[in-house]
Amino acid sequence: MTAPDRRNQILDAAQELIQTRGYSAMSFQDIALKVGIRKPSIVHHFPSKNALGEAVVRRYRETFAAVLAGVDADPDKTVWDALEIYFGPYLDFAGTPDKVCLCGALAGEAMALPVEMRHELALFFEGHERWLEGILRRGADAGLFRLADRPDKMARFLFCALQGALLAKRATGDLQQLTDVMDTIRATLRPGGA
Amino acid sequence: MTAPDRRNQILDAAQELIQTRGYSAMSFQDIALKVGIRKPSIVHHFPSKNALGEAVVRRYRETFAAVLAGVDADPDKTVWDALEIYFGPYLDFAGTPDKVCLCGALAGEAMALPVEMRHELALFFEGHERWLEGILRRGADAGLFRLADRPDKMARFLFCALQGALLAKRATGDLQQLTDVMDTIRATLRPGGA
DNA sequence: GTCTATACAAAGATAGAC
DNA sequence: GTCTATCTTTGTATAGAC
Repeated sequence: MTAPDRRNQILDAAQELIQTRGYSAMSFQDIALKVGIRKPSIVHHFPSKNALGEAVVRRYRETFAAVLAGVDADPDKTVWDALEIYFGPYLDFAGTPDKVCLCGALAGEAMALPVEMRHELALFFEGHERWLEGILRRGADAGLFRLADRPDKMARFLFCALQGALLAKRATGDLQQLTDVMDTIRATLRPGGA
Repeated sequence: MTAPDRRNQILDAAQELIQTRGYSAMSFQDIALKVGIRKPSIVHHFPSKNALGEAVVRRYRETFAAVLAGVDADPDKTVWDALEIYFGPYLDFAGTPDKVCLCGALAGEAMALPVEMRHELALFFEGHERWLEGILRRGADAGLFRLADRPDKMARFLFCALQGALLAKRATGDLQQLTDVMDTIRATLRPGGA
C-alpha cells in the first residue's frame, strides 16, 4: 500500500534481480538501469548493498506473513482453500521464465550473504513451516486431511517440496515440475486417497 | 579413481566453493588460495571460469549417476536399501555447517550461469528424478512401497523435498530440517502407514 | 606447468556540486 | 534527492619469462 516512491522502486528492482540472478550477481548498476537513475542515488536510500539486501528480504517476509495471517483470520476459508492460496505465489513465479521464490534463491548462496540477511532467511523458512503446520493440524482435526506423519514434520515436507519444485521448474524449464508436485501434495493429503 | 592431480584439485576446490557460496561468489583467487597456486595457473587448466564451472557440474553429475547405476545393478539391494543409499550424500552435506548439493546451490542462481552449466543442471535434475521413479515403480510393484500418486510424480515430489530440505537445513542451521523430511518420506512410502 | 606482471572491466562506496 | 567524478578493490583474462 506504500506509494511507488523511489525507495520502493529500488526495492522492487532489487527483489526481481535477486529472484532471477541471485544476490551475488546483482549489482547497483543493474538496479540503477531498471529504475532509471544512477548508482550513487541508490546509496542515498540504502547505505550499502548489505543494507539493501536486508531490506528486500524483510519486506518480502513481512508481506508474505501478512497474507498468511489474513488467511488464518478468515473463517470462510477451508484448509483446502488455504492450501490453494498458499500455492498461488509459487504458480505466479513459475509463470515467468526466470523467477523463483526470493528466499529459495537466497538459500543457495546463504554463506555468501551478510548475517542480517541470513537471519531474515531463517525467519522466512521457520514462519512458513509454522503456518503450514497450523493448516495441516486444523485439517487433520477436522478430518479434511490425512497425515502420514506429525503435522510439524509434514509441514516441513510440503514446504521443502514446493521450494525445491520451483527451483527444479526453472532449472529444467518444465512447468510440470511444480504442478506435478502440487498434484501429489493434494493426493497425499486427501483422506480417501490410496 | 583419477589421481589427485592438479586438475582434480582445482575441480575439488571449485566444487566446494560453489556448494558453500555459489558460483557467482566463487573466484579464481579463492580457488588458488585453496589449492596453493596462483590465479593464472588455473587458467592453464581451464581457459575460463565458465569452462571450469561446466567441468565441475559435469563431473558431479556423472559421478552421482555412476553410483545410482551401481545401485540399480546390484540385485542384493532392496528398494528400501536404495532409498537409504540415496539419502547418504544429503546427510553427508548436512553434516557440514555450510554445504548443500552442488546443483541445489546452482539452481538458485540459474539465470546467472552460462548456458552450458544450465544444461548440465537440467540433466542432473532429470536424471535423479528418473532414477527415483524407477526405484518407486519397483517398490510399488513388489508391494514394498505404497504410492499416493504416479511413480514419476512421486519421484519429483521426493526429489524436490530433499533438495529443498538441504537448503532449509543450511538456512536455519537445524539438521532436523533434513532428517524430519527423510522420516516423513519413509512414513509416506510405508505400506502399512496411516 | 607455474610463475610475475599487467591489462581491462566492473564492483561497492565516497565527496561534493547542484 | 540526484548528479558527476573519483577512489579502491576485486574480478576474469592475457603475455611472456622460467
